[in-house]
This record gives sequence, structure tokens and C-alpha cells, in this order.
Amino acid sequence: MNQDSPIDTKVQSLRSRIKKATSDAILDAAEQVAAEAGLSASLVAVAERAGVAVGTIYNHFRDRDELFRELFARRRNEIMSAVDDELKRVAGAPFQEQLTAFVSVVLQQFDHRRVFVRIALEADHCRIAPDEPSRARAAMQQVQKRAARVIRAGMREGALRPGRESLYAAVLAGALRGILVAGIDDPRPFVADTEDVVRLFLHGAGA
Amino acid sequence: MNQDSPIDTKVQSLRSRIKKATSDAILDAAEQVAAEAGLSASLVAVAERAGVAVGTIYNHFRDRDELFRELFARRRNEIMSAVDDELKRVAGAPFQEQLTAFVSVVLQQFDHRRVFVRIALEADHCRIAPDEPSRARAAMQQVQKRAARVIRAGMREGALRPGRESLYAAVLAGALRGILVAGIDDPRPFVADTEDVVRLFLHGAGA
Amino acid sequence: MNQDSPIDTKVQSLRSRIKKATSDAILDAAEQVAAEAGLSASLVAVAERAGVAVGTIYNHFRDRDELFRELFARRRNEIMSAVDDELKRVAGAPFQEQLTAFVSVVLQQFDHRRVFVRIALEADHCRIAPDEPSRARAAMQQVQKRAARVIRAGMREGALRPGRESLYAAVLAGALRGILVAGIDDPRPFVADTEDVVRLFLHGAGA
Amino acid sequence: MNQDSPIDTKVQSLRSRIKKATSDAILDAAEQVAAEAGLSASLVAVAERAGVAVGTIYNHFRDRDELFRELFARRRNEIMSAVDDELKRVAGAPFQEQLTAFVSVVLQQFDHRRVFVRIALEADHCRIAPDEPSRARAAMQQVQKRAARVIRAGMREGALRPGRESLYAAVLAGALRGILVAGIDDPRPFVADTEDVVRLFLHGAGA
DNA sequence: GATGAATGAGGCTTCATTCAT
DNA sequence: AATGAATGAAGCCTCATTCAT
Repeated sequence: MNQDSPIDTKVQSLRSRIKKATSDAILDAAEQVAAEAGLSASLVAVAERAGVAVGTIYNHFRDRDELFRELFARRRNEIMSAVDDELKRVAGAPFQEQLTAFVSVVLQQFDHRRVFVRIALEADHCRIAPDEPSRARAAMQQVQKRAARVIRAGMREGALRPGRESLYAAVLAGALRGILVAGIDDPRPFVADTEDVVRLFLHGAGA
Repeated sequence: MNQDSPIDTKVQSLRSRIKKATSDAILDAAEQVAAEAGLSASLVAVAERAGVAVGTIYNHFRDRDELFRELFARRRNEIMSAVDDELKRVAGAPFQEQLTAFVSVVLQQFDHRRVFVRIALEADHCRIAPDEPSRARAAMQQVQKRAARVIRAGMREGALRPGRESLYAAVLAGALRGILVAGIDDPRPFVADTEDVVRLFLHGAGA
Repeated sequence: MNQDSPIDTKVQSLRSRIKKATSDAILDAAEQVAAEAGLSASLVAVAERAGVAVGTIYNHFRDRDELFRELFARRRNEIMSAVDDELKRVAGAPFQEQLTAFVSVVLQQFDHRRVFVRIALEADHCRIAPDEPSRARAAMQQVQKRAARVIRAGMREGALRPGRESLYAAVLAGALRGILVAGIDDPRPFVADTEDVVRLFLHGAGA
Repeated sequence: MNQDSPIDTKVQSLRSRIKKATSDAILDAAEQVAAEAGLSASLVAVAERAGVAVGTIYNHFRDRDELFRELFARRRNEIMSAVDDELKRVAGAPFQEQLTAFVSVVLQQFDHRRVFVRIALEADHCRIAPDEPSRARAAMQQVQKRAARVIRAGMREGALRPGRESLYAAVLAGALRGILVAGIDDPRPFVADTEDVVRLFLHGAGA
């Protein structure tokens, strides 16, 4: 029939909007359930939380693995877009401003996505499918990439002592992760630690 | 029925030595399998690796949970004893020496126990039983406790700028963990990073 | 999502009718298998007899225990309803008529439910779970309760010699049970013994 | 060698006395454990209670089934010997005396062997091996046989109204069993009910 | 004969996935 | 496209039985 007629297009788009809504609901449910019960949360639990039947999940995702892969990809993108936008905003700025912006936006995202980061911590090292290389969906590792980029800039600018960039990045990302782990069950906002982290990273803890 | 006759004693001790060997073999197998397949590794896989029947595992551990709990307790003790011994050795020394000793011994242990730390990373956040608070067996969290102790000493000594001790500990432990994560698949020894980490922590990365 | 639309309702009820049919099939299978192999019959055997997969049982009953509990509850209710209806029918009648009605309806139910009573005999004293007080699901014990009620009426009416009501009930119920045990493998109907039992109970066996 | 020399004989008999002592200990343990945990009690539990190793059980009994079969045979014999002795003692006496003696000795045995009768109740209908006809070891059924014998005597003597002897026996044995079931958890001695049972059986409960 | 660790069959249960409606 | 019951593979655990010491 007239696949391009306005009506069909509208219907199509209505359908696809409904479809999108359902799969969003499933992803949200998966996020919540996994945050509570861990990554081994069952699909029945996800379906219940989403208010759909189990079979419906399979109309939107090939299998369990794809569902979680998609969940991670989506949230990771949301977080990383925010980080990348901020990094772009301060692209030309002096290093300390870039660093502060980076730390700040990452901690903000941690605050903003507490439910997800709880899972992300687990996913950093747990495998969903037992034979997969696990790291695939690691969200935290993306943070380290951005850290490396910022640090590279700092080195080029001469704002950082020369040294192995990868070590610096590991330490910075590790520190952020350490703060995340230490405070995940504490309602205090992570972003409040921004200045301390920046100061620690730049000047150390020494008197 | 003469349990104390020399023969029986010898038999007893032979048997118990064999028994110990078996349960060690099972623990080692569990460690290897979990390092490869994650904490959800099946007991069948563990038994196969250990070269015993599945039922044999139950002659040595009440259930799956006890097996892993025991594995963690044992390895954690080995690691933490080494750390504590080293901390005791440098107890009265100036802060920087204590800090260096701490970082060094931790990274040494990471090198020494690569198979285990791979699991420990996972155990920090994964739940074995879906309803348990997970953290229970976290080995990495013990490291942070020691870090906090060292830092407290440094603050008392005035070697560290005043600040939230827990934040400093989170950052230091996080940094160590970051190095661990970044290098777990790289044969380069962690301990080589000792000086860099200490310098970074004390004086920061700033030029 | 229109759960109340006619179609959905029809689908719902069709599904639920099928579901009921399946769970009835499982209960019937459990009854037969238990009658043959005892209460420790395996779920594999039950599933096979019911013509379903083992997993299907778990779509209908939380676990093995609930399946058997439900089986007992259902059959016991069927039997006890019949007994209670009959007792209600003869509520005001003279004692001998009540007694006869009671014995008769119990023996009729024994005839009617041969498969089940075979299990009930076992359940009187076997434990399904090793730590449970067993009696929980005893169907035969319900018979004794009714016997006690009838006997109490007979005493009030003066139709029975005074004596320990509980002893009388134990003897009457025991006699019924004795008949059941003696004849369970004999096709002769139990109900044919009604008059003999009543006479024996009322006037004894003495010449 | 000299298998018949006095020394060897004495050694033999010493050995066989020890062996007997061990298997008695095992049987006693099996009785106690089964009374507590049911007929599905595990051999490990039996061995523990008996203070021997599991393997030892297999030096005395072919397998689990033989152990329990032997336990039942032995206790049943003890009980039935007592009953038979008593019946022999009153062989020529008038029927009522025989009946009273029978009921009395059975109830006495119930009192005497509370641990065992608890199992016997279960064994009446439970199968140890799932494919066996169960009744094999029924102790209670032996009681019914004796009851039938007594009743036959009563009929020959004319002390009982003519009727189906098997029905009378079923009712008498059932009544005894009913008393057993009703009082198994009550410390009151069963034998105290002797007169009531005899009176009920002979003259009924009617006013 | 006694010992008790090892064995492995067999039971229960969970859950991702399929498919008829 | 949604539904949810059915499926069966796979996991955990128990326990009777064996066997080397």
C-alpha cells in the first residue's frame, strides 16, 4: 500500500513511538531490578517491573544479553555524551579548568545516575554471559579514556609533570571510582568532592 | 577404636593430610575457574578442574557459598597478613616511608596473586547469592581500611594536609585499584609503579 | 493492554481454563504416582505421568511440597465435604441413624477415592519433609474428628454408655481404618460393611 | 589350622559376640534415628548415632534396605513372641480371658516399644525402597493375624456372634491401632485401656 | 573388620527461551 | 505486537554405596 502516505507515516511513527516507549520501559525496569538484585536478575522480574509479559521482552531484544548490552550502551552514551559535551565546552581552556570540568561532570553524572552506576560497578568485572570477555560493557572504562584525553592535554600544555600518561589516567579514574564506591550508599552528592579531588590530583596530599 | 594408638594416629594424620590436599585442590580449582568464568562459575566446572567428583566438594564444604567464602577468607588473610606485617615493620618510621611500604606491599601482593585479585575485583560488587549484601567478602575493601590507617598516621604526623581522611583513603585505594584494573591483563609487574603512585599521592601530578 | 475487552476476556478465560486443566492433570498424576510409589515419588515421575515437562510443575506449584499439600487439601476437602453434608442432613435424627449415616458415608468415600486413601494411609504417619510434624496433612485424622462429634451427640442423647469420648472415637475411627487397610487391595466395596460396623460398635461382638 | 581348638572357638565366639554387639548398636541407632527423623533417615545419621563409621554398617548389612528389614524383623519378633507366649499361656482359657490377655499384652508391648511402634506406624504404609510392596515389613499386620486367631477361638466357643471373622479382626486390630495413634504422643500407658477395649469389643458402646 | 573420603546417580529448582493464541 | 504457559538444560545438593588404607 501507500507506505509513504501521511496517514501511514503517522501510524508508523505512532507505532514506533509506542514501541520505543515499551522498550524504554523494559530497559528502565531492567536497570531498577539489576540495581536491587544484581546483574543476575531474572527476566521474569524485569517483565513484572516493566508491566509487560516475558514474551514481550523478546519482541524488543534478541535475548537477555542484548537487553543488558543495550541498557549499558544507552546509559553509557548518556553519561559519556554529557562528559564529552562538557569537555568540548572547555576544549581550549587552561588545563586546570578542563580538569575541574571533567571531574565535576563525572561526579555529577554519578549523582544523576546512582541507580545505573551501582550496576556499572558490578558490570565492570562481572560477566553476564559466562563466556564473554566481560569488559565489553564496562562503563567505568570509558571514563578512564576521557581521563587519559584530559591528561594528555595537560601534558601537552606543560601543566602536568611528565610521566606515563596511562598511569596518571588510571590513578585519576581510580580515584573517581574510589569515591564512587565509598559513597554509593551515602546520599551526600559526589560532586561536592570535586575541588578536593582536583587539588589532590594536582598537588597531592602532602603537607 | 584405639584412636590414640600410633598406627591409628598415623592413619589419622595421613588421612587428614590427604583430606587437606583435596580441599586445597578444590579451593585452587575454584580460584582458577572463577578467575576465568566469573564468580558464577559452576561447581561442575570447579570439580572438573580439581579432578574430583562434584559430590566430593560437599565432603569439604557445606555448600557452594561456604566454598567461596573460604576461598576469599583464605586468600584475603594471606594478602592482609603480608600487608599488616609490613605495616607493623614500619610502624614507627616517618610517614613517607610508611606510605611507600604500604603501596609497595599492596602492589607486590597484586603481582603475587594475580589470579585471585581478578576475582576480588569482581567480588567487590557482585553478589553470589542474590539477596546478600555482597560486600561481605570484598577483599579490596580491606585494602582501603589499611590505607585509612596509614593516612591517619600521616595526618597525626603532620605529613599530610588536613582533610577528610575517608576521602584521602578512598582516593589512595581507588588509585591502587585503578592501577590494578588497568594492568591486570598486562604482565608488567604492578610493584614497579610504587614510586610513581607515592609521588602522585604526595605531590600530585601538577608541574 | 485492554484487559477487559471481550476478546481479551475470552482469551483470559480460555487460558485460565487450560491452566486449570494442566494443574488438575498434575495433581491427578501426583495422586496416581504417589499411590503406586509412595509419597516420596519423584517429580520426574509425576511430570511423566501428567505428560508435561518437569518445569511445568513449577508454573503451577511453588515447589514439591506445595503440590502435595494442595493434593491433600483438595481431596480431603472433597471427602470431608461429603461427610459433613451427610452429617448435616441427619443432624437432628436419632443417634443410631447418625452413626449409620456417618459410617456409611465414610466407607462410601473410601470406595470412591481408593487411589487417594491409599496415599492418605501413608500420609498419616510419613513425613514428606524430614523435619515437619507430618500429621499436618493427615486426612484420616479428620475422620476421627467427625467420629468424635458423632459420638458426643450419642452421649448427650444417652444412646451411648458413658465413657471417654476420645477413646470411643479412637476405636471407631480405628475400626474404619482397619477395614480400609484390610480391604484396600480387595475390590469388594467397603460400604457393604456399614451395618456390621455399626452393630459391632453399638452392641459389640459378644454372643 | 585347628579351627576347633578351644582357643579358636573362644576367639570365634568372642569375635562373634563383638560383631553382634556392633550390629545391635547399629540397629538401635537406626531405630532411634528413624523414630526421630522418619524412615528416610540417612545412614550417616545412623552411623553417627551408633558411634561407628558408615562403612561399618556395610560390614554388617548388605545395604540400607537389609538394615531396616532386619530392624523390623527383630522388633516384630520380640513383640510377637511376647504376644504368642501370652496366647499360649491362656490357650485353654475361656474366650473373654483370652481376649483380655491378647489386648493387654499388645498394649503392653506398645508401651514397652514406643520408639519402635512410632516407626512401625509409618512402615505400615510407607515404602523404604520405592518399588517394593511395602507391606513386607508391616508389624501391625502381624497383630491382626493374632487377633484373627483369638476371634476364631471365640467363635468356635460360641462366645462371639457369628460373622465374618476377618471383619471382626480388622475392627479389633484397627481399634488397637486407633488407640496407638491417638496416644503415641501422650505418656499415659496404653495398657490402662485394656478393659475399656475389651468391653467395647464385646458389648459395644451402646447404652 | 573398621574407617571415612570419593563417587555419581538422582532429586529439586530456576530461568532463558519458545510458541500457540 | 502482546501474552504467558510450556519447555528443558543446567545448577545445586543429598546420600547410598564403594574401596583403599
